[in-house]
Parts: sequence; C-alpha cells; structure tokens
Amino acid sequence: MNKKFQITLDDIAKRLNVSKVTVSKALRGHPDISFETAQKVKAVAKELGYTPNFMARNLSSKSSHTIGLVVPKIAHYFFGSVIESIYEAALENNYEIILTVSQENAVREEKHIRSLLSMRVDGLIISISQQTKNYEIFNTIKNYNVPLVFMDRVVDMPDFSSVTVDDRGGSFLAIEHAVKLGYRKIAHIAGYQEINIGQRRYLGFVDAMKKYNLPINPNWIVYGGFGEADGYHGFMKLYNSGNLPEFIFAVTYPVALGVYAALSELGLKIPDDVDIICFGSSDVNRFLSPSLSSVDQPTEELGKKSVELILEIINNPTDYVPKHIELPTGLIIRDTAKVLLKGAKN
Amino acid sequence: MNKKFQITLDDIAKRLNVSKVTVSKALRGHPDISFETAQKVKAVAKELGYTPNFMARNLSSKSSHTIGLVVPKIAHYFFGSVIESIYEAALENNYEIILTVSQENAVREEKHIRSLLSMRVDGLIISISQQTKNYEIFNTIKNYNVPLVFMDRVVDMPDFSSVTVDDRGGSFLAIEHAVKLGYRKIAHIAGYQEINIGQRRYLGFVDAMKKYNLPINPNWIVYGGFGEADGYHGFMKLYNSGNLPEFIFAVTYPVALGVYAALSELGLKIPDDVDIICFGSSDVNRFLSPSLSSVDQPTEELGKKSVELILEIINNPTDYVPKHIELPTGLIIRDTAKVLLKGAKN
DNA sequence: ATCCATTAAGTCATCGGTAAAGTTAATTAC
DNA sequence: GTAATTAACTTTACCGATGACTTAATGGAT
Repeated sequence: MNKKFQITLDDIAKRLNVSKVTVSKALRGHPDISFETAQKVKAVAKELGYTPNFMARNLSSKSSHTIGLVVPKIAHYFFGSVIESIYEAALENNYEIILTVSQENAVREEKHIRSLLSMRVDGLIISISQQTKNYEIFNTIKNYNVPLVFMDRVVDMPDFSSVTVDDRGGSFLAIEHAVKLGYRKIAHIAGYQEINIGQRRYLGFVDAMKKYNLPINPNWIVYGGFGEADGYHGFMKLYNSGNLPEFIFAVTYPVALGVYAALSELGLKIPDDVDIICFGSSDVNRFLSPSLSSVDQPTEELGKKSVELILEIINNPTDYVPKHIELPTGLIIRDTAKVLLKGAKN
Repeated sequence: MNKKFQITLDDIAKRLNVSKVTVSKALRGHPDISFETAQKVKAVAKELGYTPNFMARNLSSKSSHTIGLVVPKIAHYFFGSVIESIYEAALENNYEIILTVSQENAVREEKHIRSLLSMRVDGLIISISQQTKNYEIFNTIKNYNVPLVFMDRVVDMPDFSSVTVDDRGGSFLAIEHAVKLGYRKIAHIAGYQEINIGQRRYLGFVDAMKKYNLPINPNWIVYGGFGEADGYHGFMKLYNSGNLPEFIFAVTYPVALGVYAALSELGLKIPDDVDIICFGSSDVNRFLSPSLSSVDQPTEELGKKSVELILEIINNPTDYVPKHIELPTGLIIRDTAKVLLKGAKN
C-alpha cells in the first residue's frame, strides 16, 4: 500500500499552519471558524482531494450515516426493485446503505444483523427470511436502541415500525375478482403461515371466500415457500389429488411461475384448464404468455417509505412512536384471470 | 442511544483483570497468550456477546476485510445474479461486500468509488456504467495501489485485472447459428461502442458475417444503450427504414425484450416476420413466448471468479501480475432462432 | 551462579477523526 | 477603566481496536 494513500486533516492543517481541529470544524461549517479561514481550508481540501476517512469519522462521532439493509434475496424482481429504490432514497438523503443477503437463511440473517450492529449503522431496514422464528436478535436490537424498520416481511413486535403492503386487502381483491369471473372452485398456493405475508394473504383469501359463501376446500390450500419450486410442487400436489380447481391464487409471482412450469409440463392450458392470478409481478411479466394478472405491489414506494421512516426515527430517537405504514394495493389485469368462466354470467 | 451499546475489549479485560491487549490477542489467537487465558477470554467474550467494533478495528488495522462493489444496476437479472454470487463468494471467504449502484451514471459512479476508497475497502470490483468515459478515477485507484478487478464491463487499462465473458466469440456463435438456419439479412441492435461489451459483441457479429461472406448493411446496425427502451427504439428504427431484416441479434436481453414490445405493438410475429437471438438471458426467460434463444452468460462464474481474483490480488499485493479471465460462452437454443428459414436448406 | 532464550503477559503510541475544555486577543458593557 | 463577553483558535482527551516494544518470570545451558 502506498503510504500517501489518504489525505488527512493534518495534511491540510500543516499546509495552512493551523490545527487539525480548525480544519475539521471549517469543513463541517462550525461557527467557531472565521469565513476567511474556512474558505482557505476548503480550497486546500479540494486541491488535495481530501475525503474524510469513514472509519475514523464514525468511530469518533459514533454515528455512521449508514443504514443497514437485510433482505432474503437479490436476484428476484421484487427485492431487486425495492433495493434499488432504497439506494435511491438513501443517496438523496446522503446516507450510505450496507446491504446484506440472508438467502432465506435465519442463521445467516442473524449473523448479518450482528455484523451491521458492529458497524454501528444508524438504523436497520429488515425484511426477514422465510425461516426466521427466533426473535431474540430483535430484542437485542431493541435493547441497543437501534432504530429498526421492517419492510414487507415483518415480525409482529409492537415496538418496531413497519412498511408493508395491504396483503390481506390485495388478496381479497384477487379472489373477489375471480368470483366475479364465475369461478367457484378456487385454490390457494400459500406460503409459510409463520410469516406475515403468508398469513395475511391467506386471510384475504378466506375473507373473500366467506363473503361470497364459497366453501374452502382444505385440499385446495397448499402451504409452502415463496419460490418457483414451491409453486411447481404446489400445483403438482393439487393435480395429483385428482380434483383440480378452476382457479389458483398464487401467494407470490415466483410461485405462479412454478405453476406455469407445471402446467406446461402437464400440457394444461390457461384459462381453459385452470386460471390463475398471483400476488406481485415482475418487469418482464408483460412478455409472458399468458401474462399474469396480479395484485400490484408498489415496490418503489415500499423502498422509499422505508427509508423515510427509518430517517424519521433516526432523527427523533427519543419520543418516537412506532408507525405502521400499509400501502394500498390494486389489481392489474393482464391475460390471465380475464375471461368469464364458460357458462358463467357476471 | 444506550450507553451500554457495545461490549468492548476493556469490558472483557476488566472482568478478568487483564489488559485489553491481552484480550485482543487472545481473541485473535495470537501465540503470545496462554491456552488457559485464551479460553477464559473467549468464554467471557461469548458470555457478554462481544462483537468487535468494525470501525475501530479497521481504523487501526488499516484493512477492512471489505470489498467494494460498483455496478450499474441491481434490478436486472444479469446484475442481480452476479451480485448474489459475489455476496456468496465473499461470505465464504469472510469478507464483507459494500455494494453501490451507479444507475448507469458516470458521475455517481465516481462518487461511489471515492466513497468506497474512503472506507478503505481492501479491493474493488467494478462494472462500469454505459456512460463512463473519464478514466481519471481509475488512475487514482492505481496510484493508491488499491486492488481492482473489472467485471464484465471493463476499462481497457493493462494494469487492472478483469473477468469477462467471451463476448466476441459468443456473438460469433449466435450469428453463425443464424446463418446456418438460412438467414442472410441479419441486423444487429448494438450497444454503446465505447464500452467493451458493446464493441466486442459487435466485432463478433462482424467476424461471422465476414466468414460467411454476408454483406453488412449499415442501416441494419443500430447503436444505442443496453436497456429495453433501446431495443424498442432500435427495432422501430429498423422497421421505419422500410427494409426489414430477417434476423436480429440483440446486444442484451433487455434489448431483446424491447424488440418484443415493438413487435407486439406492430403485430409482427417471430419467426415468420423476423427472428431473433440475444446476448444473455434471465430466470423467467423460459416462460416467455417465444422464449429467447441466447448466448449464455455464466453469471455465477463471473461473480465467483471476480471475488477469487480480487482476493488473490489482496493477498499478494506486491508482485502481482494483472490477469484477464475470459469465461467461455455457448448458445442456448429455446424457441427463437430455432426453425430453418422457409425455403432455406441447412 | 550467571546468562540467555522463551513464555506470557503489559505499556505505549497510533489510526483519523470529533467533542469538550482551554487560551488569547479584541470587543462590549457598565 | 476594568470586568465580562465573544470570536477564533488550540490543546487535550477519547472512540475501540491493533502493532511494536517492553517487562517479568521461568527454565535450561554453561
């Protein structure tokens, strides 16, 4: 390593024959420093290409101007899109983001959180993994008084703020829409029920079925994860039961894709053999054939609101009351779940 | 903030009536410390839930065990997938990743790089933005002697290592394949030529056209960016010229999707009106209709190799000779570019 | 008995900042 | 005219770790 790796406050100080604290204050616009001195300092800093040392600054100031982010996945449209908007929002507010990925693994998730805490992040935005069951670490966070916002996948702890979408209401809309198309035999390929999105999407499904007096066939509810494989196996299970529903509500977009894979393997057609709608979408969805109708998830909003919320807490740590933001959802009807069931009338 | 936010070496030291250096050494397995003392220290550290302070450690050791990553985008399959594999590989080697996103913006890119340098990352993995033209910052990195590996989108500077795919060879394969299907009127919706992937994919196209003695129609080469909009406008330009080619080679997957959008708007069909192949793919590609045949980009390999390479440089900074790894590509034929052109024989 | 090497610690300085307290000289207050 | 205030700096201490150097105790070789 080059010894002249970094320009420090001292380098600037020596050039101007002032103390390094003067330089530090000048650069931060501290009122102690006269206008002329400040100008000189800034000029030299610019000339030398000074950049403050992140580690040193954070060590001494005990605040890192950094937000830790923990998500289960990156290479999925939903998370990719949310992450991107979080980075955008952070940048606008001059905050750094440190992103970690749990890969849906609870152990890794906890390790990442501890690591972020040791980096003294000013706050955490967390979307928990499918597996997360032990909430100990969140109590730790609470004890440390580190601001935390749960995003989309939340833990039900009243002390923490959250930003979610209206999972229950969105699911309700989806099922109601199916009913209005004439469908009665409706299945739900559901996610894990231990996690809010799985639970609430299931509840929305139940709400709608009840409202329209439709029987809920337990065999038509398949629990599992949120990935493509889960959708594939979920549908296969429905298929193998010998009693195929007319309509499927998939808990996530990848699950719906898994259903597509199963359908094409089995030679079944949408909507003739079975119709489908899902929660969430993707940028390439409109190129699918048929393109999936879905409950809209406002990904950019989720990211933006999460950052806003965490900054609100960071800037007002004492008398902060946890807030729960639930973003409204709507339906986007594309090719699937579009045509009236044969013989049905609206 | 809670004052007892963090357990420090001193806390452990006091408990055991030893000095904090002893604790530090013990935890790092330094031979100075006896087995028994080390055991005791580790036990107390565990009991108190000690985690080293990242900032302090890095400030004093001048190495952060962290790799800075700069990419143009996240919410795109290619980058999402590479990023994920980089995180995986880093984790295996006990390195942290600090990810920054340039959003294809050169100014922002430079800002991120400076910020990463100030964080004293041990190395940088960079995939430059479409726009990047000023290489000053890379000279800065060189002067600072910070290890740097370019990934996929490289800058032609001999001092830096790189991991790329065989863009030229892959493109050649794609065009050769088209020729063998009987296509002669071949267009290329190309990217920016200032950047290696744009240039080399174009060159592969030219290589193949020359080899098969096919004329290159300048009107059938449309330059632009790497996104969906570029594909859309690129095709519209071809279409409006009144002389439609039989076959299109799209420089990226998103560009091909843009072409799809244009085709569907114009009511044109693949492969009857025009056929297509592209460079790169996505996880949902197989659900497209028709699914795109493409040049395979080994995304996980790209990520993995980049990390391996940067660690190699980090661990051997003095007599390191820059290395250029080019990963082989192949074709994956799905629905497009599959059927012999009518009237052609192989 | 003395010297030297080894083991197992401890002390001190330092990384590059920031906060708090201390120092001047000039200005203001009464 | 002297005390009090203020502007503009400087000095000192510290954040939590690490590396270099020092010290004390033990044990073996001579």
